[in-house]
Amino acid sequence: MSTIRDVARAAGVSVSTVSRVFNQSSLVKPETRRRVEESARRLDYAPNPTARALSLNKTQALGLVLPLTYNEFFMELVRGMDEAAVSLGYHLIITGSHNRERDTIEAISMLRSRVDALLVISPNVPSEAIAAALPTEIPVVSLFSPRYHQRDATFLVSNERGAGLAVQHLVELGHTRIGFITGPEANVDSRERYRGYLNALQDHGLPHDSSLVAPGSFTVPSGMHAMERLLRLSEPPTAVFAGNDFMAIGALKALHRHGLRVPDDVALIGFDDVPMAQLMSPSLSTIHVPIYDIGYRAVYHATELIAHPQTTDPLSVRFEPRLVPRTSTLGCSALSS
Amino acid sequence: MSTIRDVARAAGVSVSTVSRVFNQSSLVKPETRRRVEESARRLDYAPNPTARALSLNKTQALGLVLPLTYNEFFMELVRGMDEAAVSLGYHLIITGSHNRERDTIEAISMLRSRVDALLVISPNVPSEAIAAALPTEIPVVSLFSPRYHQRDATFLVSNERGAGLAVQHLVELGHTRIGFITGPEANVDSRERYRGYLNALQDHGLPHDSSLVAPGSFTVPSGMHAMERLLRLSEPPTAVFAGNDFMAIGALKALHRHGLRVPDDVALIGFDDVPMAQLMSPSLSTIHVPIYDIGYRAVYHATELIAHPQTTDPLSVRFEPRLVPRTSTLGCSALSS
DNA sequence: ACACTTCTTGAAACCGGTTTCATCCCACCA
DNA sequence: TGGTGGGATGAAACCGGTTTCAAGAAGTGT
Repeated sequence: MSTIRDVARAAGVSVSTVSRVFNQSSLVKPETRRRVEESARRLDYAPNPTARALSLNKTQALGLVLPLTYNEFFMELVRGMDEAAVSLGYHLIITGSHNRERDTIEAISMLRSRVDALLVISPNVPSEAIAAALPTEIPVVSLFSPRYHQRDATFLVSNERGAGLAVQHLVELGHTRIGFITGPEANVDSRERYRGYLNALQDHGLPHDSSLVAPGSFTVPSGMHAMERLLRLSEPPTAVFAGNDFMAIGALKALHRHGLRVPDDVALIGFDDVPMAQLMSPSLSTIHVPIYDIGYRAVYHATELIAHPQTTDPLSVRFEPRLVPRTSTLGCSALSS
Repeated sequence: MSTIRDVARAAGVSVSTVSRVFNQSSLVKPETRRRVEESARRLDYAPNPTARALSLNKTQALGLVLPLTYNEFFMELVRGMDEAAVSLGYHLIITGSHNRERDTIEAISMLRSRVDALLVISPNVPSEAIAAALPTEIPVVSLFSPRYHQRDATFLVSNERGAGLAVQHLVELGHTRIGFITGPEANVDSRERYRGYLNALQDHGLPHDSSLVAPGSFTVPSGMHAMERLLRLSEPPTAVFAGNDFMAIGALKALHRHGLRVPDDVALIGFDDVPMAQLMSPSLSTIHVPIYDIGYRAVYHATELIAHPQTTDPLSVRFEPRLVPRTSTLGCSALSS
């Protein structure tokens, strides 16, 4: 690869001039600019990003630490992030924490000083060690993470509100015995959804029966087990609200296995609206979370923070979910696509 | 952040010595090493990766260009790649081509000279422009890509063989009218699977009825439409082999809508075994592709190529798929999990 | 014709590492 | 005791850009 000095020599100018041409910057005589551009083209020259990074102390890269599980959910997020990053001239360096503290910290320290900002998703690991590992010299944006890890900006979902919508939907359909499948105990979203469930029951004047709450862990099998458990009750719920779509899918599987019909015997609603939800049969009613948008906005804000280092208070944005009623609660009466 | 010179000054040695200490390299007197390490710790020093990259002309990063669609499939691939990359001390810089030539080329040129090797997935875009855009100064590993884009190494799936397994399975179940839903015309995997289908029919002495082949594009809706089309035939197939799982899922949806039972009325088999396949009801029979392993191996090989620049002929590895029979072909007789 | 801006350009320092090559020191051997 | 070889260290060049600062060129007004 040819360097800036090659171009300078070929064009008969100094490196400073070549640099100026490539940075649109200050005034270079049009004639000179033309000559430089011509030489650059002939030599197939492109500025070396590494050298540029060293000189400017800017890498034009964003680091992303996320659990590479829950495939669909995070892929959608990454799509949004990539779209934003590319359009803003940044790169995304991705590395997976396996929801383990050690891996998360290691990822952070490998990324730090290699990126201009860090995006961290650590929903299941509220840990002091992680909080301490977050760099201070670059902006940190956290998503779906405990208050503990929040730094310059945080992007969250209005989980309580979303849970309220889910319960309200079921109540409006006439259900009074509404079960709930929780996510992992440590997970912030999970806890908020649970609280939303409880509050909504109260708002609608329904009694809280703790036997209707079954523990899960945001995975398909856990949803299946939780549903099995609810079905063993002497008086099972007529509707179940699962803390996320994956568990709802597990629950669906359990209901099928027991020969129960959804929604006739048991109505079912999930949370997140992963692309898969509408592909199940019956298609899964759920609470839509704008995953793609959240990713996009998070990256956008990260680059804002890079350009204008945090002067004001930390930002915290909550995205509003919305109800997406489908067959798993409405039945086939609604002949949707 | 403190620099190598700060440490040198603090320890009363030269920068060369500090550099040596941090590169395990040549002999430094133990006493000196101790002093340097001590100072480094006190100053919270860590070598600057950018400076290191510039000096060594190695970034310790791998570039990945892939279409960020087909969520589940690629996420699984990325998981494997990340795992390998981290364990080998590399970073993964991901950027999405949207299956568009322009975006792919742009991604390649942004990544090039920022990474030590390139991993490219461009299944749908056999383009001369892309082939020309591939850098020559670093290793290029391609996955699921047309011969056209193949360079130092290629990782592929034995699609013909896989298709053969699918057809054989259906034949063994007694089917003779076996439909096929194709993927995008330009897609390599799609074409190979189609060829495998045709060959297998011939091998089993079945006639080829071109009306049983419906075009799709590897997406859920396209699978649905293709199935609708097959159902409009005067004599529809009794079994359908879809070119990938997503289209099989679409076909399943179409069959449900028509009130047809799977597999009693129509048996269905897909290809890829994305995690979702076993979650459908009925669970989807399919041809398993070791997606995670392919990602892992591809990255591993990329780092091998970095360490020992290509001396031998280009490598081409085909992964062998295997049949995963589930309910969508077997029915409930097999009470699988 | 002269002093004074305003443009344009280049030399050199700098970013933070690695590496070559020379030097110094010391032990070892004749 | 003096020469020699090897181990430990440092000075300086280098990687490929950006940027400061100063100087030269060109243009303006009187």
